[in-house]
Amino acid sequence: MNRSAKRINIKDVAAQAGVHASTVSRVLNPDTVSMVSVAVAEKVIKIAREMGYQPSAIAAGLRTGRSYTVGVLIPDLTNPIFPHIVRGIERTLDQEGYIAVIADSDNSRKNEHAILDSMQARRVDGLILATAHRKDALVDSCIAESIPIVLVNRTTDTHAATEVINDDEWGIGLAVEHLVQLGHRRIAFLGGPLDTSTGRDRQRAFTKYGRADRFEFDPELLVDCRAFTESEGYRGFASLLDKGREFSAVVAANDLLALGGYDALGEAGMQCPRDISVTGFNDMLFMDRLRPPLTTVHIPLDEMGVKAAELLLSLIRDPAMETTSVKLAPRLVVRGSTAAPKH
Amino acid sequence: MNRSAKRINIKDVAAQAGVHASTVSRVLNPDTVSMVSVAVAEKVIKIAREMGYQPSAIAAGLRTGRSYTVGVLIPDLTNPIFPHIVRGIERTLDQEGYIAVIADSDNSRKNEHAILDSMQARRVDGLILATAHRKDALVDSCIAESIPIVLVNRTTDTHAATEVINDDEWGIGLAVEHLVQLGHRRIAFLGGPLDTSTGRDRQRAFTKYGRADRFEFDPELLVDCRAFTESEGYRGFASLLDKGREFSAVVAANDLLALGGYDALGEAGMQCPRDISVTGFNDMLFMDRLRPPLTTVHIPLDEMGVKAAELLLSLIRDPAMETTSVKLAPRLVVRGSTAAPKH
DNA sequence: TTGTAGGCGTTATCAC
DNA sequence: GTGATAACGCCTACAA
Repeated sequence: MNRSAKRINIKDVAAQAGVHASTVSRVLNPDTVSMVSVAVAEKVIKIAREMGYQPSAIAAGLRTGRSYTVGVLIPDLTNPIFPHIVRGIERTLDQEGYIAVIADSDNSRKNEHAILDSMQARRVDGLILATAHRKDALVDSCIAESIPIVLVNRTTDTHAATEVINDDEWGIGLAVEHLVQLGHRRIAFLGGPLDTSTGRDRQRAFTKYGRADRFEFDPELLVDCRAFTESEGYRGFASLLDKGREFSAVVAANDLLALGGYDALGEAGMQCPRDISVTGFNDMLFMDRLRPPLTTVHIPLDEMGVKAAELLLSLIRDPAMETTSVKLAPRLVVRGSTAAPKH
Repeated sequence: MNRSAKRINIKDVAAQAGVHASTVSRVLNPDTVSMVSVAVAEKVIKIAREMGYQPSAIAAGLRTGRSYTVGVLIPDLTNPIFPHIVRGIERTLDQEGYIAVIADSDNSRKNEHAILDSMQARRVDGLILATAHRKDALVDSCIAESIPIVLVNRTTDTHAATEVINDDEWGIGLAVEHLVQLGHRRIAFLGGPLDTSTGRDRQRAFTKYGRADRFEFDPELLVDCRAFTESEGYRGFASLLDKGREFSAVVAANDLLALGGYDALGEAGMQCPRDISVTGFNDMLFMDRLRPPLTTVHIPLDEMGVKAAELLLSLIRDPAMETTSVKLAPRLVVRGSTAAPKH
């Protein structure tokens, strides 16, 4: 193909086919092709193909006000739970002719706002946010401007937006019950940041089961970590050990915290699960290959992405749609990090 | 904000500021703001901000022919090497006002073509491809149509496109030398698919060091896997054991193959590194937490993304730019999967 | 320094 | 069933 070859547009095709541009437009649009005679339609399609015509989504977008593009905001793509969500989203969007603009905010609120601006400039038809905090200005402003959004994985206290989240209460229940059945009575909790729904809900669920006497509840055995990271898990677990209170198991609010716990445990000369049992949450990639393999709560991440994309498409098509909340059921995966307590 | 609020456009701002739209346009464009008097510029900026004006990148794109959008094609986002590359890409693009449309082809050539069409329809300014095969029709067609592209991680036999890849020969050399220094003489190679540059180059490098007598080279100890997956690694390693030839170490062409090797090894009742030493390639997340922790070749993935994005931006700005090849240096990370041979 | 006018490639609304 | 026309929102010669 010639370097200087001008890009073929709808008029070129129309001229070649001996029809008007609007006819070509009608032929190429599934909704309007029925207005055109079959003979003309076939001819136009043939010629368009021959000429290698590629409609400009930009021009169409300018005219129609729809970009068939969706923004996806991720706090940290290198956290292995997100790629699965993203895949589910993309597969679903793709089937409907939409494309995803993915942006990684690197856990920075400032970045989030810049990214939102950038996406709005590109006139995305809607947004999927995996970055929600319990109070979230970004979510609020999207709602205020009635931009179609769906929250995924985390949500806000207001539940004002359509959301697809995990059933955290159920998930923590699975972990707790598993430990209780093994015979654990003194169970600690390595919690996540309380400004996220996941951090708060998981802690709340744990407390609830404790207060319901599923085990010997001791508030001193609750530790909050400032972030869902290995280093915070390490710090949190170490501070737990420092307290000198007795416990035989730890429920971590996510896998990364559990990994940090592994480190602190090893450093203290203890072994998992011989001395302490540990459960995680999320079932990230390779959690089955650790030493010991991590017993954890598996979340249907791909499905989460699929559902979020489906809901967003509905919302785009019908902005008046009621905001809905989808809660997905996790399941427990028992591996080598949990065992009966020593005595 | 009112639900029915019309989106503010450049004319609205101009009217409010008592100037013409073209003046507003000039003010908001860094390249032309100097043409406008400071007083007017300040006023326009103030009013634009007050009115919440957000320029339409779509309209600007239609006019200028540039979308400030770049497509990124990834074979499988859930492979943990890619998120790091993507992050590097995004951070770099973002600084220049570009945004990335990420698409996961799910390792399917057919998907790749559909995605390319979709991206071309959106008039992306360029493309970063992590999906290259040694012969790659997609790459060829991009070059034929002079779409700016940069290949990342893998390349084609033709080297016809600008590329940012790892120095695989060097990396394999690091692994081999490490094993040789430990005293290994009979070393096997668990290779990747030969239709990718990484698969081929790593195998070639291994063979080269063998033929140069760095160790006792035995062609029977070369196994090709059909994909860079754990299951293929398992299959490959098992077939190696079936041959019954003696060897004390295995160099795997990537970490996933090595993991599959771990499985086959365990199943055969052998231990790593006691019976067989294993090295990986890539240094994926959590490779330090396996049993045993994997000795592997670390690749600067983030830097790879950064470089790729930088080159693409140069290419977009100067399409006549010479195609260049950047090779990044990996480093060896010694962990617990390698040790001196038994006797 | 600022305004005017035309057009980027579509599609929606007319008219025929 | 098809064609003509205007408009989406912006940028950029060119004119003043």
